[in-house]
Amino acid sequence: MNETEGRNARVYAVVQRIPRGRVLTYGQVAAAAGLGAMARQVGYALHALPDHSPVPWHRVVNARGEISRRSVPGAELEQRIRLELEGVKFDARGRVRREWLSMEKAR
DNA sequence: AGCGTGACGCAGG
DNA sequence: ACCTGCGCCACGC
Repeated sequence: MNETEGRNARVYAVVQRIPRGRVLTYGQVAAAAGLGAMARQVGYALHALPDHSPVPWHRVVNARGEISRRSVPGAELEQRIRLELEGVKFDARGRVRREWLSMEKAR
């Protein structure tokens, strides 16, 4: 178990406890996982997830509330669909409403 | 070992 | 609210 694996494990642990229908930003996950301001590492950790992982990776978006561009085209669409199935609403410009950006139930 | 790249974020303008 | 530059740092070549 090297440093990177341990860090990734902490990221997954945080993402695992994001409630259904709610969303966190990469930065919020980084802070909650004890990574300080290393939001970028959260992206790497999620990128490293295998297919069919139980980790709800789709509940993580960027600081502007939008789904980040992927190297694999189409992956963004899957994330959008998963979120909408959980009741998360997007505005006309593809950004999730602020009230979903938190672990809290209400705003 | 060096260098470009990227599921990011923030401060400035 | 948008655009740009810069800091961050693991990975792959």
